Amino acid sequence: MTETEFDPVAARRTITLLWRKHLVEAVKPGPKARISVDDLVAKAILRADREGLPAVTIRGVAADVGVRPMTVYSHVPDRETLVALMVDASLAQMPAPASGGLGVEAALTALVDDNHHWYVAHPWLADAHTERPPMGPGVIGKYERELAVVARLGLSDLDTDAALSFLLNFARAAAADTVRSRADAVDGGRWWEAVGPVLSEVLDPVDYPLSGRIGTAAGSAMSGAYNARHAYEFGRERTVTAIIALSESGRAGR
Amino acid sequence: MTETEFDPVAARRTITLLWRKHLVEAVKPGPKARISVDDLVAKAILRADREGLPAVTIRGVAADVGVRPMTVYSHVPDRETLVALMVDASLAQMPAPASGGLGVEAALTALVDDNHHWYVAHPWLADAHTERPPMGPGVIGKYERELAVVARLGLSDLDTDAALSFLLNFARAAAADTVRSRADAVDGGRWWEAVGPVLSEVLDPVDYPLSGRIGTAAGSAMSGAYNARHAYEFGRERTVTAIIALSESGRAGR
DNA sequence: ACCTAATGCCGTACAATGTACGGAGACAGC
DNA sequence: GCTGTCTCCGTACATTGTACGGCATTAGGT
Repeated sequence: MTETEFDPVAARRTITLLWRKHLVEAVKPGPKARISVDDLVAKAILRADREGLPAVTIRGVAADVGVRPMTVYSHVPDRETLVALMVDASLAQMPAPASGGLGVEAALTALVDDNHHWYVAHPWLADAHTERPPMGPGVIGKYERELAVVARLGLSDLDTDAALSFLLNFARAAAADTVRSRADAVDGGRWWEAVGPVLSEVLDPVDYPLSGRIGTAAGSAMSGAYNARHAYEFGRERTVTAIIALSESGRAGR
Repeated sequence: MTETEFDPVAARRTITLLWRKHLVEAVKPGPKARISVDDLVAKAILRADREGLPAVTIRGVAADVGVRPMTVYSHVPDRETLVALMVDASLAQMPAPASGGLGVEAALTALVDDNHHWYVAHPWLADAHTERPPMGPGVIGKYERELAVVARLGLSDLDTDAALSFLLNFARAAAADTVRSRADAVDGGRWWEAVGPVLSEVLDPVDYPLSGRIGTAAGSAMSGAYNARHAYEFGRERTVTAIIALSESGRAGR
């Protein structure tokens, strides 16, 4: 994994950009900027929502904002940083966890649902999750709000953090599955039609008895959307009840 | 999401490549090939293991195999298909689930552990998971073997499939977190040193009481590796016990 | 034994992308 | 008014995937 070397100046610039609204900006000479970082981030998010993360190109975003490509670099150091800003801004817009008098179980379920919905609506967020999450107000604010929900269980600090990661990892992965199954559903029938002859010749039911019957492998092309929904609800139930059970056993054991 | 249109011929070619070892290949005229698809896939996997998926370029793999770039296209239609072949080949090499007289719980735990290890050792597999899993012998064989383990619980077909997805999604996401935390640990100290001044000015403990204390947000730069390990074990415990609990309640209720 | 057509290997070329470099003009503070 | 810095941007280059077509090789039909 030959990574590029760590650059403290770049790191600082990124943090400053992430927290730009909380920092007093020095008065600067030079012409007034015709566009702002917020403009760039907003248009880039629109683009990603519509056409996916790979469509977020410097040239594309520049055109959306109404400037020439290289002007983007007057506001943002590189594409990677732009994506970090997009992630932070998107998560900042996420609705706060429902806090109105819900029981702990309902609150956790709502937490998972909210994240699932958000990641389904903005699949590029999952794509961008390869990199370390940007330490901006959006990400940290979301973390804080969600910690408050999980903290109601009274677990140790370490377990509280682990429980939240567990919930979020599930919501994100399930959302990715949902999105994939929807995309596959479009040409699922045609896909099976095209490869069926070859597959059925090679997929001996003796070698693969379960795959054929239980069938995500062979059958997901048709029923994938329903399977994804069921898998999500199944997982959400397991996730939430497991965490609640742990907190109760901890309380009983003490 | 402007996807490219579905091409049945391409789909068929991909499937034929995936199952190449199971299909009788027609005798063809022309010079004997100096390289094989297996060579390409093997070298590409080595490259991905060492330098990550983005380093798997056509030119790079061609150089590794000892041919000129365009020769690659005589064997594989495009990079996307090459990656699909890599995924299937890698998963085919995964050790089969331990079947030797383990209890169900131990077997499920081992299943999660095996997948976690594999995805930590080959992080590019998680990167490649954006696309639909290739329907090759490796993927389907793994699915079949793992279904056999989960099927011991006696859940419905639908729930068995959902339970397996649940286990695998967890293992993969946790592995990605592990890899990320290791990478971050390298320059974690320097990162904090660089951005600390700005962050501490802006991160008011009144606004963010939990993040600071529980602290993956602020503290993961130092303790991320340990946190990731704990989060993995925490999640594995929850995942496995939740599924077992379901199977037992189902048995009791019937 | 020859011809035909398919096949493997590859040189050239092009489009898309990120971004380094440097210039021209605008504007704040001395 | 001078100076230094900032915005906007034209040009240019490296890297990537891959389309196109040429050349040599070889199996199968005659």
